[in-house]
Amino acid sequence: MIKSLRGMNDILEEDEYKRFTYFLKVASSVAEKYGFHYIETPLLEETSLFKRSVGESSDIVGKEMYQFIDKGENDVCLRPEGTAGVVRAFIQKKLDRAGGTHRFFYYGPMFRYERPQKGRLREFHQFGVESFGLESVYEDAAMIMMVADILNELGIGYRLQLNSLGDQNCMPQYRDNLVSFIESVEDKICEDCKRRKETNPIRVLDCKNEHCQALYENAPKLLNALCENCESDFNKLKNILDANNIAYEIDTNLVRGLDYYSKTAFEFVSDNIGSQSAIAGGGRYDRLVEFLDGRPTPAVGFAMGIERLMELIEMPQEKRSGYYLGAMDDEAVDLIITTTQKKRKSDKATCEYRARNLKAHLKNADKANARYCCIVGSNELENGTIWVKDLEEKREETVKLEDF
RNA sequence: GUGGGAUUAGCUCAGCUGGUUAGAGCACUGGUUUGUGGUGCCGGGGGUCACGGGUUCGAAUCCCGCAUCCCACCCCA
Repeated sequence: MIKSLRGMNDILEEDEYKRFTYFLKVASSVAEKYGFHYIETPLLEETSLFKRSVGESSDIVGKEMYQFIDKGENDVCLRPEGTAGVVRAFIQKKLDRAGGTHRFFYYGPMFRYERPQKGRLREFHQFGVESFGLESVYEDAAMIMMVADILNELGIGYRLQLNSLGDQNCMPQYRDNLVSFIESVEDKICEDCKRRKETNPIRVLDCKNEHCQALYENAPKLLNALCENCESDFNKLKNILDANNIAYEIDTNLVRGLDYYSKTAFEFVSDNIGSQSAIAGGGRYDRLVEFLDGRPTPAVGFAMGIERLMELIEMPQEKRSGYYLGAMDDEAVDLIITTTQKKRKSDKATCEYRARNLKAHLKNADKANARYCCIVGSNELENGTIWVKDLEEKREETVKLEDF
C-alpha cells in the first residue's frame, strides 16, 4: 500500500474537513471586514527568496526546507512560510512604487522538513495576512485585534504575548550589548546557548535550562534599550489594546524565529494543545521589502497554523437541511431521480437509487441529516403526489408533485 | 537531528506467564407479520495481529531490524 509521506496528512474525515472549511470561512470573512483581499502565490519559489527574507541563520532555512534543483537547473524550494512569497509578488507587481496601502490575506500549505509531532507537520496549512504601506502602530494593533476576532468567533481561548524587537536604531546596539553579556558568563552556560550566541543571540533569553535562566536575570533587557520611537510606539500599542479590551502579557524574551521582524512582535498561544502551543504569530517587518530589492515600504502581518487551531474550534451546532428522496417501488425510482434533480436547482437534495421500505428511507434520511424525507410509494405514484415528512418538526403531508 | 512510548477489524480498544478456526463496543450491511427515523430485536460481511527477519514443536504474545504515529528536547504556526 502506498502511504502518504511522513508528516503529510489528508484532511478528509468528517470532523477534519468541516473544521478546516469552517475556519477558512470565519477567518476570510474577518479579514475582509478589515479591508484585506485574497492573494494566491506559488507553492514553489526560488530558494534565494527565503534565504534573503527568513534568513540563513534560521532553522527554517538552515535545515528544514524542501529544496531541490529542477529540470531547468533552478534552485527552488517548497515555501516554508507565506510572507516571503507575498512580499515578492508585491514587489514584482511594482506595488511598492505605486504607493498607498495594500492589504492581502492568503491560506494554503507550507512545507518544513521537521520531525513530526503533535501540532507539527511537514506539510501544514497557514492562514495569514500582510499589510503594506503603513508605518502606523495602529495597523499593528489592527493585526492583533483581527487575530483576536477570529479566535473569539471560533470560540478559542488564548494568551497573547507581546514584545518589541526594536528597529535598526536600537536593535544592533542591544544585540552587541547582549553578546558582550553572554561572553561574560560564557563558561557557565549550556551548549545550546553557546551555539545560539553565534546564530541568534536573543534566543538565549528563552533557554529552558534553569541554570542559564538564573544567569540571565541580570542580562540587559530589550525593552529597556528601545529608542524613543520604538518605545513610544510600543506604549501606544499597549494603550490601544487596553482600550479595546485585549488582554496581553509582556514577554521580553519573545523572539520571532524569522529574521525579518522588527518592532512589534506577538504570539497567540494556547495551553490546550501540547508543547507546540503557538497558534498565531506575527509582527512588523519594515525592512523586508527593501531587503528583497523593493522600495522601502513598512509592513506588518501575521500567520495562523490551521491544524493547530482545528481541534480547538467550537463548531456550531449542525442543523438538518435539505431533502432526501426515496421510492418504495421500483416503478417510482425514475420519478424520484428527476424530482431530485429539479430540487437541486434551489436546495440540497440527495436520493436513494434503490426501492426500499419506509423505515429504511427514514433511517437513511436521518443519517444524511436531511430536513425532509420525501417518499413516493404505490399510492403516491397512482395519485401523482409525494409524501413529505419534516424530520425536525415531525410533521408530514402529502402534496401534489407539481407543488413540491 | 537526540531520547522515550505505541502499532491487533473502518474507529476505540481487550487478548493473562507463547498453545486449537484472534474478540468486544461503535460503525457498515440485511431482515424484523399491515407504509413512520434519530431510541427495539435477530442476523451478516470485514483482520496476511504495521512491515522484514530470528528463537520455538508452536509467536498477536519473546528477541533484532525497519516504518509510521505519539510524547519530550529542538524549532515554530
